[in-house]
Amino acid sequence: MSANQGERARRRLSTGERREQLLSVGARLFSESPYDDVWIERVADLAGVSRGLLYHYFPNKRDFFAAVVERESERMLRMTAAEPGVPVREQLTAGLDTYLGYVQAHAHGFRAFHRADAAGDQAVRRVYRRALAAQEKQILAALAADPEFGPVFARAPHPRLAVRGWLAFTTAVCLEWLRDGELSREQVRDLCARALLGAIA
Amino acid sequence: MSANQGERARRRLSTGERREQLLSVGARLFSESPYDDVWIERVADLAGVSRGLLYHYFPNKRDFFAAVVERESERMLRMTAAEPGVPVREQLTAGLDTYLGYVQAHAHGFRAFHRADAAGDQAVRRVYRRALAAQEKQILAALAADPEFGPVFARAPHPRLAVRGWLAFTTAVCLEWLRDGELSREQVRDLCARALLGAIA
DNA sequence: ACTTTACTTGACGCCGGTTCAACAAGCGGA
DNA sequence: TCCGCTTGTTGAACCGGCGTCAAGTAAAGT
Repeated sequence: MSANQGERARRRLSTGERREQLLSVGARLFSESPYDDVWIERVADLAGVSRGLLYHYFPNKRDFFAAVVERESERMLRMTAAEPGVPVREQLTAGLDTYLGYVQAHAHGFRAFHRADAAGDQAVRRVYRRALAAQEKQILAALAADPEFGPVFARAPHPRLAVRGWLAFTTAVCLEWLRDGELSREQVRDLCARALLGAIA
Repeated sequence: MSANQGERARRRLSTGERREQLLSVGARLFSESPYDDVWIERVADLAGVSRGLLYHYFPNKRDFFAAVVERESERMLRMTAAEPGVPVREQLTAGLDTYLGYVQAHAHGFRAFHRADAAGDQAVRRVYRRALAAQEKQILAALAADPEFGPVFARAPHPRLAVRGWLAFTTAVCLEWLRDGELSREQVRDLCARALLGAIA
């Protein structure tokens, strides 16, 4: 009766592999449906595994979701690390290209990650906010270090807020971009780049 | 034992009043906690009412949440209706002032409303997206009708996306603004205004 | 007083999250 | 080859909030 991977024989995986597999399935499901439309049973089923095993790896559903979010935030930060020293105007284009590459390559994880914003409890939100803060910090540092934008930026009344807003802008645009792939990556990139330059001008 | 309004004598309200009160309590709770940390029992308790009565007014928890979101979206659209004919630069400042006034006056509802973005099921999201689309349309129309921005705007490759992104920007900034009231309304207003002008430039 | 109807009560089924004791697959040693 | 240990894994029972319902109570209108 179960739709578990077409009844393929159950393999016994190492802890690391199994954990990774469960998180991967979770990312897919959480990207498609809101938090409480995702049944723990279905996660286990798609992984070809029993419900109980999921609770062996994760204490409860909340923490499972938090782990999915955390894994994705780590991947994102790893794939989009900034390269210091390059002028912002160039770094921005290159950085956005990298970022959009990540978004396309890991659309499931990206969507699941941003579901934590409004759907998560305290613990999940903490993970989410930490990742956003890291991105924020990275961008703020790059802007402050730039010869062109550094001085302008120092005078701004609330640079952190501007960057936070811009991250929301970029996220919203990317989610829409994934939804209907009408736009090219370059268009999205340029739109986001202009938005940042505008917000801090 | 129950914390219902300090045991005050139970009043008998008209259907309209009671419905309004329940939605108001719902907005407060949904603004503080994620969807499934809000117990229907607690909503009823805070309203000084039995659980059964809530199910008399709303078919289930999902629809109750949807009603909270819808009520808030109506309020928002009503309070921020655009006045046509005024140049965008002035209309933007005035409109943002109105909007920020709404956000401050109805912080609970505002937060609860935006929880629908990632926490809602299909029905809730439909309500949410409809409200966003209405705002979007309003802004697009104002921009297109403006002598200064109309022509620039007509040439933009994806004006809808820019506006959607800007709405996300504004929302994020407002949520942060509510969280720690460090900034003045004018600062928030000007930041958002600059962001829009930048995004469509 | 009589009617209307907002509202209460309490018991019940359902269903998904959560727990836990037992099972079995791999592996090393004899 | 058998044994025994470790540990990935299972299945079923339990818990608790959602949602239902029928019968009753009391506050407002007339």
